[in-house]
Amino acid sequence: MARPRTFDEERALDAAMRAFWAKGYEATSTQDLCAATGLGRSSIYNTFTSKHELFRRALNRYIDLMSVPQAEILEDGERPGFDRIRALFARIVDTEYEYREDEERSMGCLTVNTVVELARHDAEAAALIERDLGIRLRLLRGALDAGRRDGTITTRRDTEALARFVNATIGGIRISAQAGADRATLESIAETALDALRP
Amino acid sequence: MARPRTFDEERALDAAMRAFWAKGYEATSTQDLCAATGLGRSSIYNTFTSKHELFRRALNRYIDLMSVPQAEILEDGERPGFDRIRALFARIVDTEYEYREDEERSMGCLTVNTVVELARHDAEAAALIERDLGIRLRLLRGALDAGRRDGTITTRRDTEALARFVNATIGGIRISAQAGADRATLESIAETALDALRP
DNA sequence: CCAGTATTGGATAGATCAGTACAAAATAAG
DNA sequence: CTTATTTTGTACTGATCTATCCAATACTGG
Repeated sequence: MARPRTFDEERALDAAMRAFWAKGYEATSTQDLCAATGLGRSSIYNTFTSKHELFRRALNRYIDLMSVPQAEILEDGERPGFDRIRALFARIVDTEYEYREDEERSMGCLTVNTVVELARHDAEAAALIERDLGIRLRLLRGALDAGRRDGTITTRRDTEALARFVNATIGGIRISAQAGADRATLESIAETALDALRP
Repeated sequence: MARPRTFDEERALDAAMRAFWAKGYEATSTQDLCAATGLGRSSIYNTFTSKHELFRRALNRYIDLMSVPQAEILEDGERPGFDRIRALFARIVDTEYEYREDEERSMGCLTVNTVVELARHDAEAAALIERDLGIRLRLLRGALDAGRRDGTITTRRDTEALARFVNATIGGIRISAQAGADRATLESIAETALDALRP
């Protein structure tokens, strides 16, 4: 047919995702994206149409990348409900250290970063995130319901409220990490939050 | 001596603060700042030196503006420690509705927004925020210690961990608000978090 | 009223931004 | 080897970015 590509689209998307994640949407120029992916302008625009569209795909990829292992934890029928939430918190803390570009501060969470930087002005990004939030809340409710049934979660509050609380706590952990908190601090925040599930 | 200014520097700073708060640092152009403040370029550069310096002052002002009433709540000797934390949460939720530019989403918190957008790449902003965090944690510890003494806070966890937890919860509430959560949801997150203080 | 000084508006500079145009290069099919 | 087709590198466009320059303006102290 014709000349084939010399690069891997997924690898390029990964690199772009990291760039947006580390610097934010506005502060990442198309030139930065060329440098990060190793592609030329033509190749980027040829395959991803525009900066905005590339960001949309990068955010989508990030959400997929994160939600799969999180769903696994929350739907793990082997574990009591409480332990699933605890394991989820541990996973969140881990990711703050798994992906890093500098020693001092984590890159946070691309979803949280996007909520802050774009969601108010970019309906498409807001919709993606809202959809992800819905899925996460459903998974959380599932694990919390399981915990209530198996007796590991004893609070009287309804699981909807608990799910919102756990989700907010995750956001709080990520912001704390980005503000420079160390690992022990993040773990202690998670442990304290867990107290609310069994008062 | 010479020609006096026709505008009020504090009012201009307030307007700039709101602009940065609503749109973020990168997305707010100097032209936006002219429009928001009603000043011409010359006046802005003459009084504030540069966009970056104007932002620094706006952030400082924001921190002052927010921390005064929060400190009042946390240091209110009339109230039990637990009630101070609850009142603080209520105050946080209120501010998410006090300042708004659109019906659907709150503008969040300029400090949180700055942590996300700038702290990793702007040492000066990071330092301002770190200083504010230190003060807030100290105030939180004070209220939590009071709560322990007066018997309203019964958890065994040390107040340092509790302060970090409360601070993270505030961040979580703000992110949730920015992600579109309604008032009842924010209040429920706060109520649930309070359970961790008296398990 | 005058001299001195700071503010102001408008024009401009130079860099960088996202995105495009186009021709050279590379490959697969015939 | 030719032809059709896609990728790729380079140069470029027009807009917008932060910041500066400068002359006109307006006010104060003497």
